[in-house]
Amino acid sequence: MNKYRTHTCGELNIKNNGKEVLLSGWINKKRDHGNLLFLDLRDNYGITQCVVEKNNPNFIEIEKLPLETVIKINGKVIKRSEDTINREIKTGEIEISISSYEVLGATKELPLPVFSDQEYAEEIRLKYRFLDLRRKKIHQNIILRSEVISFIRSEMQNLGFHEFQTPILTSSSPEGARDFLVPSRLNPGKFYALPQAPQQFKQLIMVSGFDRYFQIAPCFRDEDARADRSPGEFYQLDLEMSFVEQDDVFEVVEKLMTKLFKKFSKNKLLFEKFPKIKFSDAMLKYGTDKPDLRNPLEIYDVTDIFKREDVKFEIFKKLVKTGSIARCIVTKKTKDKPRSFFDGIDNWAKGQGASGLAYFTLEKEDKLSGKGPVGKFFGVQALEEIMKASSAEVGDSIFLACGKQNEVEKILSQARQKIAHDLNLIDENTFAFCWIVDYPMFEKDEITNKIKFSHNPFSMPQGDIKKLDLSKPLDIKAYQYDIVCNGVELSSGAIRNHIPNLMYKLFEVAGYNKQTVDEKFSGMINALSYGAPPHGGIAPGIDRIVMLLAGEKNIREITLFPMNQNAQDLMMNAPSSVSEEQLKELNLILKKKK
RNA sequence: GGGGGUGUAGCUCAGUUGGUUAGAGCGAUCGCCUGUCACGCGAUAGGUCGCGGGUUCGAGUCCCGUCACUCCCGCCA
Repeated sequence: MNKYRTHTCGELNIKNNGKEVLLSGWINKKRDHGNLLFLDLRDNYGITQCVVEKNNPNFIEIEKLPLETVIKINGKVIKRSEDTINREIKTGEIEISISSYEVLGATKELPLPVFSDQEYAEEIRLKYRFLDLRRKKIHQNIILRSEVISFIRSEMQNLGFHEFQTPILTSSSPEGARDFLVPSRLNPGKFYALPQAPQQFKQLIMVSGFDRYFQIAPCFRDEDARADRSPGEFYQLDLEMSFVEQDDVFEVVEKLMTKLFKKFSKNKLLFEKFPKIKFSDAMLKYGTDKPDLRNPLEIYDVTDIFKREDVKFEIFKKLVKTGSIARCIVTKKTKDKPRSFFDGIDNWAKGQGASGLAYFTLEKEDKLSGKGPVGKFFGVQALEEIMKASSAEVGDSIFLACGKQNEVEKILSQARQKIAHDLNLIDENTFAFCWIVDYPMFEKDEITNKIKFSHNPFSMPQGDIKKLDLSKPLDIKAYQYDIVCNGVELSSGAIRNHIPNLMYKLFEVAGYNKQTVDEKFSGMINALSYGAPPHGGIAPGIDRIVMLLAGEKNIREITLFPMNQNAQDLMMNAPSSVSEEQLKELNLILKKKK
């Protein structure tokens, strides 16, 4: 028999009535009546109420045990009377009458209470993460994460994928995020980099003939944190497949995601077959390449309206003349909304750093008119044109933004979410997946004006690769795609370019000569020269998937031991200083702080 | 690198126009209480008001600087 327990704290019920049992766990809560003491014992599996009476020789001692002490109790399962049953917990029909106890782990005074649903400052939660993790909600989030990962592993295996590990110490790559560097002792002055993703390795696995690979892969990027982005490290479901086209990758991922989200969430899936939206359409209709499709609002281009004679909105007209664009969001049947609703959105936009959102409502008494601050600037025919361009009807309202394309896209994409939220248009109990496809291969760097890869330099360009017109690089589309759910970008993926000559050409457009490519991507480019299969893949972010399933908005709520915003582990004291000895061994000298 | 928010007891927070000895709940300690499940009641301890400077007869409160945490922008192929 186990020395510590015969049962867990979550399993005893009426069927065990009268049984002598051993339970071990934490003291979750005490209710002391002086001559009668209730004690809730908690472990990973649940809570069991234990009871001691004054006549027990241990009564005074048990009464004094602080919360969160780990104890073992010996006692008898007793059926509770009908009026004292607790329906909230699994073990609520019984309680344990304690006959003896033993302290297994004493506790100091707690820096934060475990028994509480209150919110606590991150700093204290992260420093005492082991206490924080005992709390119900986060404890369950972490278990959910574990189960999600197990499920993914078994499903991927069912789909014919093999899991492989790839190196953690690898080489620095010139594109992309900042690398974490690790100095090499055996090669003084040289550094390893932690992988930003196993991108090159997974392609090498395909060249090695393994056909279908996946990995729950740790990825390291030295970039600043956000609520939905851990500093430093995160996990991807990295996968790659040989002899496939874009749709083959989509099929695998859709199968996996629908099964996963149905299993771990009660929320409905809005689409079983995920819609495919062209990047350019997404930017026009939603102002972003990660649209929340639960949101019914769309954006319409109305630039041409401001070239009309019967439009007197001079600020916009002037901007349009100098190359700005004008776009709008239409809200249905909002003519009776109070002024505060409209001004609230205008003020919110100003708070976002935009020049605000102009608005008016379409009304018709004798004739069509625009009601609201800028409504008077539009003639009847202009209003009709706006209605045509934006599918608006009488009673709807128009929110307008004008400026440079990327500024308008940005503010309207945010406004789209803000307005939908204010009007309560988003069903929180659904998941809306979609694919964003047809990304451009290159884009212009706004500061340097140089052509650069817009996403992954290893992506395959679309069209006939023999007739590819490299003189117009901005027109080239790639077999590059994103999967998005509820406005959260889960992943990017691509069909890869497995043809070395084509890759050299594309890199040249982005300003890398052959020699640089050979040097920086030697492993890859060399491998592709020895018979590489066409291949492609994707890498959905595990953390964000679990966030969506857990309904959390902060990635730390689904991460066991996260770092804070400054990439410090407050519990382990990382990063930390190292000894002179260690530095010497690594051939490193630290610059003195000024 | 930039912008916003927060910082008062172990924890969560209140603290008015600058004005006596800075408060509450939870937790801790002590006492009372035999059916609670956020048990109840009473008492006690617990404070460099993030830190530094300034204005003032007087600063938790106003001003300047600084630090920490957090959210956002930049960044994240």
